[in-house]
Amino acid sequence: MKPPKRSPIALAVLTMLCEAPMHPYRMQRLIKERGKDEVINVTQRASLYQTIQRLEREGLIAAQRTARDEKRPEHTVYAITETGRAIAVEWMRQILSTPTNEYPEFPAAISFLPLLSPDDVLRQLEARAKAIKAELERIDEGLKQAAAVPRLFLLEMEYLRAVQTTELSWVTFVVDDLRSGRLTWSEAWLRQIAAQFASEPASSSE
Amino acid sequence: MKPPKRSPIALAVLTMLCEAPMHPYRMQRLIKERGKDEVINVTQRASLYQTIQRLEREGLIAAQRTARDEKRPEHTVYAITETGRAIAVEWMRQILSTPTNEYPEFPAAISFLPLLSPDDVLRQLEARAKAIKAELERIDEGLKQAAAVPRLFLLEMEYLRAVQTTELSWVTFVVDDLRSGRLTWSEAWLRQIAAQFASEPASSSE
DNA sequence: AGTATACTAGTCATAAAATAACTATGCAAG
DNA sequence: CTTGCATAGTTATTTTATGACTAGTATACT
Repeated sequence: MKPPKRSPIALAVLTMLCEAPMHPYRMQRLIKERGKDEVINVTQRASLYQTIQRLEREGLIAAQRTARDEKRPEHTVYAITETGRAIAVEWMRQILSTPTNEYPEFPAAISFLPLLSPDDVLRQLEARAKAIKAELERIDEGLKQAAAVPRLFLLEMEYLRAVQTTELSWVTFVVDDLRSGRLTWSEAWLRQIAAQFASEPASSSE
Repeated sequence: MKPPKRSPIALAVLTMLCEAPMHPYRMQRLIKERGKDEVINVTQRASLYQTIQRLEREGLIAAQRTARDEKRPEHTVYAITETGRAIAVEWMRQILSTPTNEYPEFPAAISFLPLLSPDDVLRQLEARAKAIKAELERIDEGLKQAAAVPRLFLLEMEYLRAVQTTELSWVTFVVDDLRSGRLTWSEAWLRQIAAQFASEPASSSE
């Protein structure tokens, strides 16, 4: 019996069912209504249904009944189990306490910058800066709209805002360095570096 | 003919093959040697081999030959194709220019904080702060070791450092608010809020 | 001399997740 | 009368993650 696999959607399902029993589609709508769709991906319903099936197999949730509000499609209501509740708490503690690397695309691309020319990179990063600014405005607009909502329910937005702000300042920093020429490269220079590192015995080790 | 799917590993494979033809295992070691394993997940080799097979199917790379250095296992050397090179450049431009939400675990967990008690959250976040500090020291140590390496090849570390620093300050900020009681909640208070929102018609819409 | 460990290079099987496309009904707008 | 949207869900395909496994070589200990 291996421990059930952790995932954002699985966590969302368990925590919503801790509040009250409900059916999958309802979870999707609740997540959207509460604005949690910024941090939980529910654009594709299939993932949600698949995850729910898995959690049922693993005994963390249980189908309570198959109901039918008049004139609405049939739907299966799920409830959390004791194990499910315990696992949800355990997952929360682990996620909060221990950071894990999730390998997003942007830093990966950063590490392959030499594939493009410096001015090409400059153009792309300028576009990114613009996009992040728009994104930040959207977040601020959302926070303004939700002025009446207790802060507890807006913390993830606060967090996203902080991270986006940092990314923006890092990007504009690099853009400046590219524009001024403080950061640059060329085919010739790259070949030279490659030759250098080929001769040296790759100093960094452990 | 749908366009090939973008992924950090696929991008890594293409860019390495842009430099020179090589075999999968060599890519894995190169990524580690250059410290890119911080942003490209190569701990599990199987993903790398599977991605390479897919890229070959899609015609972005091609098996050049199956070679055998004496006393070493047989290995297949791959080379990039014209399409592959074009796709790599296209991916780079898209990733750099347009931010995409990748739904990491931490913000997801943040949005379900009420599942734990305030002092439980406090303990977990204190642990996280400590872990991030250690992580930052590790990064700084790495950057110090690599003082001779041109900045171009350390940019992703710079970025990670900036993001981690922001996360640390946000976490310590929240820890302070929890400790002082500026941020708190209780079962009773949560029930009250739930009742309030059940009566109101979910004001946030557009 | 024998044993344990690590490195090189890769395979296989399973499970989980992403993604798109599809069913079926009810309701409202035009 | 039909177009579009909301509700509630299913199916199939592809990708990715993960762990376990093979098999030979080199190195280190004991």
